[in-house]
Amino acid sequence: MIRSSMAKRALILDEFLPYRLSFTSNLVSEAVAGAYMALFDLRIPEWRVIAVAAEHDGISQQEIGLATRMDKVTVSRAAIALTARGLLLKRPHPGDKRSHRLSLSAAGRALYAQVAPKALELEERIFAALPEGELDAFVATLRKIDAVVLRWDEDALTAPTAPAD
Amino acid sequence: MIRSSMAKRALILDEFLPYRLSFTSNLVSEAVAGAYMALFDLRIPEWRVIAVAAEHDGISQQEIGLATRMDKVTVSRAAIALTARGLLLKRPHPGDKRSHRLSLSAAGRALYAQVAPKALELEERIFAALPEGELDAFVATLRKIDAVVLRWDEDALTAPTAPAD
DNA sequence: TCCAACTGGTAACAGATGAAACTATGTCGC
DNA sequence: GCGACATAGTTTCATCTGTTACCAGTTGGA
Repeated sequence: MIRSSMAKRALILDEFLPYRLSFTSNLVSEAVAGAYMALFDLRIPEWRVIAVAAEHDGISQQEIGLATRMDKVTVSRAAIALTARGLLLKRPHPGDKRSHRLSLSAAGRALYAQVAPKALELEERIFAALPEGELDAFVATLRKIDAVVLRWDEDALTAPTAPAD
Repeated sequence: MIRSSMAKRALILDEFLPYRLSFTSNLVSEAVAGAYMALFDLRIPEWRVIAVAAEHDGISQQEIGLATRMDKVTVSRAAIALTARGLLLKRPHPGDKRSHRLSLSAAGRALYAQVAPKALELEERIFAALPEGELDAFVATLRKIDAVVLRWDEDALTAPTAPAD
């Protein structure tokens, strides 16, 4: 099960995959977050809530949390900030008074109409250097990794490997 | 310059690359950080400092920061915590009294001897599902992305794209 | 040699984030 | 219907991370 080139490999941080992944993700996140903030005064969680609300009108906060894997607290704060800015509407959920149905206000839709193309442009600029096939393969790999790690969330992660000492 | 399949693509958060990258990175980081903490009581920055100190004996904190792109404050805190635990030694830097040369203590080396294989095992478990070639391609892509974004750090990121309004 | 600008490292502060506690509501079994 | 338990969302609190301010030490020029 251990592939030959990987067996007994020395640990070098620079070649350690979780590290490389975190490294790149941080770089990209900082760039993107900075742009959103500078251009639209939106934090990442707020931007995500807007995007999801635009895609699924009337979605609940819990559903946003599930979809984006953001903590419900994070979603709550983003939703509060956005409604305070008049970008998001919280309407009562028919049949459940604890919940609301979120949708973009006219101002929210207007903002989204500006943000979305800018986001795609940003993405394009970052990944334009990569041939298309490489990009697709990259995303496919990301999703495979997701699947592996998500499957662990049920198991205890550390249990099967007793501390070596 | 805009590749055909990407042009005019609608923005769907779930398919937005910076989002996917952040998503996967967070999953992996949480898994790895949880394991380090549970097994060795090490935070990610501490683990990185140990790894780099093991690779480059006598390295300075600034050099660690450069190598890992961690903030010098983060490195400082990790180094303080590790020396307090007797895992790391700060020895005077000959010729510069502000700086120190960091190296693992005997206890630090002993810990590292446990952590490193465990880290590789963890990596192996996460990425074992991927064929080897895919893995190599994945890392290569990560590094290309790094190069693109790092090149931006000199430029103003938002300047060339006037807000669309 | 002395002063100004700079650098390595630390401390103090501020913003972001997640866990846990809490409120209000909903659901289930009796 | 009512009491125990679950759930949506908010608030509170502890923690982590980065920006800024700071101190000790260094460098370079007048």
